[in-house]
Amino acid sequence: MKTYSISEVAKKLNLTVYTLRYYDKEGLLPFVERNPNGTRLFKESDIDALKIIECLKSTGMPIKGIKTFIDWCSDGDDTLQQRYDMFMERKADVEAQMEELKKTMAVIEHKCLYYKTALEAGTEEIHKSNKISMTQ
Amino acid sequence: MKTYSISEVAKKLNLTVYTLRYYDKEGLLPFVERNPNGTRLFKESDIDALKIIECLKSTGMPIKGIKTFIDWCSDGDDTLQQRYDMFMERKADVEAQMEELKKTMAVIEHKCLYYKTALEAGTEEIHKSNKISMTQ
DNA sequence: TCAAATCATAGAGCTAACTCGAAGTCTAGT
DNA sequence: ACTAGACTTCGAGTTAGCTCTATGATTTGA
Repeated sequence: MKTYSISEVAKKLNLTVYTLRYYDKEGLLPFVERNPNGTRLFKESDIDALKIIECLKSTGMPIKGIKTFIDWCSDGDDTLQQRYDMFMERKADVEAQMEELKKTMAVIEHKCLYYKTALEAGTEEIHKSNKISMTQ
Repeated sequence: MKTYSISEVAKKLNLTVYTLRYYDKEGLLPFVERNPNGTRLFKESDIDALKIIECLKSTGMPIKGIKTFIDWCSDGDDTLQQRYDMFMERKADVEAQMEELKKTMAVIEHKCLYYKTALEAGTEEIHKSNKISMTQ
């Protein structure tokens, strides 16, 4: 079965070898096997697992929370409910983040317009008729 | 003109007084005035500025980047172009974040379904017929 | 055979963004 | 007059997530 070295995996996933070793140290990669002299041999499925780890990370989940999930995976079917609940919670969290980003975007776009107008007028004064500077 | 104490502002914006003092220390609040004995007096417009700061923060902008913007604001019309460019960049960044979140969401939803099915079957084996464990 | 590359571990160092403790000032109420 | 509470500064401490250095083993190509 084909395996990959730590630097190959790092390149594939756009991470550093330091980060991968750090993940391992934190208990995120208990499934990665070693050859007799200790070198890590990443299987295709390990890379898939790392993609899930990256996905969870991108939801803002801390390393410790991801470790809990990895531990549940090792524990087998007894933890299916916990894992389901965890993903449902992630889903709700990401939905909330999307809502937040939309609000942020509305403010940013307003500012883009504000500065476009100011830039065309050559001065911010154009907005200061009855309101205040940075707040528009 | 009505002003607010640091703890009132903290409450209003759901920040701590520590955070507000930290922002000030980092140069994010040069516009906040003081009374003769040194106590900060926040104006309504200062609170609006803080909202913009929070908005920039929620785009993932670091404190130092926000400080640069605040400095530009103090510099006046000469920096309108920079400020416009900065908000356009923030806009592009937030758009990219939204795309990323969508991809993340797709994976998370897939996992929700995966675990829903496994849970109903009472075992993860249901998914292992021709594929591998955590990767589905 | 030897130098370069890649792997390993342990543990130190770094950065961002807070978070807090110490010590002191000021104001308001009893 | 005195205590409580809110304000100040300075600087130390905390946490997360890397990031790197030192040291050593192993492999690989000239």
